[in-house]
Amino acid sequence: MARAAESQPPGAAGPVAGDRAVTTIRDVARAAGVGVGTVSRVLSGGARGAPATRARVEAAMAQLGYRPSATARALSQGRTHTLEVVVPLVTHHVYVEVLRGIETALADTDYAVVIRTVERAAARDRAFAALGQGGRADGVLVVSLAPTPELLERIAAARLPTVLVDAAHPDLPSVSVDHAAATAEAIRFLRDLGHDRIALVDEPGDHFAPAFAAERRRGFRMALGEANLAPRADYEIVTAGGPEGGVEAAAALLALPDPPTAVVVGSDTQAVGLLQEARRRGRHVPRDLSVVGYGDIEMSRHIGLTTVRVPVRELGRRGVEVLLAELAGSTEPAQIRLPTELMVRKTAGPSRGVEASRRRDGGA
Amino acid sequence: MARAAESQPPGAAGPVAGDRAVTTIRDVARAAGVGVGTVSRVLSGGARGAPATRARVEAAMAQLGYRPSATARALSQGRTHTLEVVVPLVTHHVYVEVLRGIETALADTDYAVVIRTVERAAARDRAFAALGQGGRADGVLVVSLAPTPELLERIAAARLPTVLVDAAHPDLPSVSVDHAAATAEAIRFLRDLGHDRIALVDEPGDHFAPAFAAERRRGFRMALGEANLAPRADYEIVTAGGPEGGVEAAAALLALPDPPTAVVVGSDTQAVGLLQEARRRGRHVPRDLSVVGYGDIEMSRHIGLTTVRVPVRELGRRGVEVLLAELAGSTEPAQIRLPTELMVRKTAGPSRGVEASRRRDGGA
DNA sequence: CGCCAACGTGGAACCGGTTCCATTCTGCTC
DNA sequence: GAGCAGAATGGAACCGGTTCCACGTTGGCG
Repeated sequence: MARAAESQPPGAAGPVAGDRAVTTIRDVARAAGVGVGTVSRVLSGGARGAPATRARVEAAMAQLGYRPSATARALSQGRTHTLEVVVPLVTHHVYVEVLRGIETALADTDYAVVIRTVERAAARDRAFAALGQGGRADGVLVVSLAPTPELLERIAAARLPTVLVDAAHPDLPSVSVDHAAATAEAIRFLRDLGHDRIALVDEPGDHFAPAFAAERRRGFRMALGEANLAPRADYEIVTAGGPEGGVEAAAALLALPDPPTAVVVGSDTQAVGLLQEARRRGRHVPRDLSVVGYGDIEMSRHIGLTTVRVPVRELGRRGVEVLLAELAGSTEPAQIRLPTELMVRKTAGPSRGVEASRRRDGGA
Repeated sequence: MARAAESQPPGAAGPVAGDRAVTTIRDVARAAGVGVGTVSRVLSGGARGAPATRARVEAAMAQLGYRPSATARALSQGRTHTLEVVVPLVTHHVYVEVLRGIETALADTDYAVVIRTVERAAARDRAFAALGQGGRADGVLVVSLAPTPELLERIAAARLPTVLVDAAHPDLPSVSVDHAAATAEAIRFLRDLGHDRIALVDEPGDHFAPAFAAERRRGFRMALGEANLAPRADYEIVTAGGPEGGVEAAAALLALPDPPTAVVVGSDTQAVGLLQEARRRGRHVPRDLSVVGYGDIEMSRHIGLTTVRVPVRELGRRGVEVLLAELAGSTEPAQIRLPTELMVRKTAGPSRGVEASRRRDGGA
């Protein structure tokens, strides 16, 4: 203030004067006639001090339009008050909702979020290399990325508290969902409705997120085994994501000599396409074909799709909780499994075989 | 480093030794037997220097596992290499795609992105107050937020280069879309198909993003005026977003004594619900009712929805370009308008009146 | 009235980089 | 061989906060 005020006409030194230079804590100290330590103490709030001094400092801050530098604070404290979120660069319901969950959980804290996206095909190394790069963040949330050795090594190298979200690994804290169990539940549900020709349609796994489709397939086969149904290669379709993939899958399955009576689909968007193509081919859902989706996107409720609800927002929320706990010094690494829920709506019903036999049996 | 190195046995200073302390530039300098200035020069890459020295420094960095501190660099350079993106906390196609565009544009740079979400109802002040807070970022992208006086004041106070994305204001650089013109184009398209009973269904504006629905309404009325059609209050429906809102709107419009023959809908998700409800009520689309959506989400192509394509990803990409140009010292504030495109698919067709008259005329 | 604890305070040192200036070194010309 | 330009280099000062130590002041108690 002394400097600024001396070198300018007094009138020009208002709070929003056009001077380019940022006002620092030393300017404030000077203006308030105190030491920098005192200003810092006022800033950090908690510490006590003489009310009169405090008031003088606050007045000076307001008058100068002082805004403390987050960078300087980060450097001296050794904490950035920032969390890094690593997420695949794909417009997928899941990632968006997880982000929302993270944001919600962070709304009441003073943490900022830096997003680092990992493109699928390209520049994988660069993306991983930058992970937790030189103290930009205090901790990292890794979302929906398979814990490959490569990634684990990166995490170790970054020496930062890290939580896996929608993925799990014995060495790291995580918040995840059991996709195998969820799929198995869907199969059992269809099995209980009398279906014995059940197919699985899913997206291809890729290098980054291979785990989910594979896990679902594992759950699928496991449940078939429990039900004494033999797995059939032609009942396992891997196809593109989105409605188009669903259309293709429906075409392939319904062209079989003995088409399935029920299908579990690895994503709701695929399920939409599959439903449409099945209807176009004259199949009534659920009379001729039962369909169970995966994910429970907004559209699903609207079109009455029976599907597996994955608590995506919750994944983000809990991920933040675990990470913050770890930052606060919590020792035991939490491994949280969130439950899924089968949303029973209108696209899955009793197998015709069952209805027929029931009818033969005289109803009931 | 002096302290650390001196207080430990020489052997313990391996690359991955368990020492908690980060290795700093001074450690590297000592290990390489050079000064800190030299190490800094090697780091910044561009500057020349003796190849031998450079090699020694690089070896030392590798051997110590040195990772420069982004925070320290930011403090001394006065640039954070970080961009702040302010975005409404809503899962809306638009924001997600804009984010992807931003990420794509930034992939080749060394900029990081910090996301700040603005919740609709709550804590508005806090969200704005934190905008561009004390040098966390070098520049700000404000996405889909109406430039209220409150927001503008915040932007001015932050003294940071700022670009509006999907919004515009004379005082600030922006990358936007002309929603009024886009809507007017849709109306003209329907008008050319012979429709003269055209309705508008849209979402309610709120405090943050009021502009879009209002702009569309303006375009709607303007185009009606050009076509010498009188605006009718019962042909303008404001209802909830999502398919449910579309269902409601369809119910209201189709219950009118003289229902519209064509509807322009402010969002594709609403259009989905509207289509479904119209069909449920026995209307054939497009024979009995033409529907034009807005946004062109993935699902729209699949269901054949005629809709206005908004170049959302492009909005993000160009926003980044403008901001980076400004950071690089570009002077003139760019005001970029991106064109929309009417995607003609299967939900809009000639009005029955026109067809009938054509038939009377003997085809052609 | 004197002593000492507790409090309030100023300011140097520090966080880990960058930058710039002064110094040394190199290699070339005359 | 001396002189000098230019490059390479070392290191102090600095970015803007926090922290901690030392000091001065106050007030309570014996």
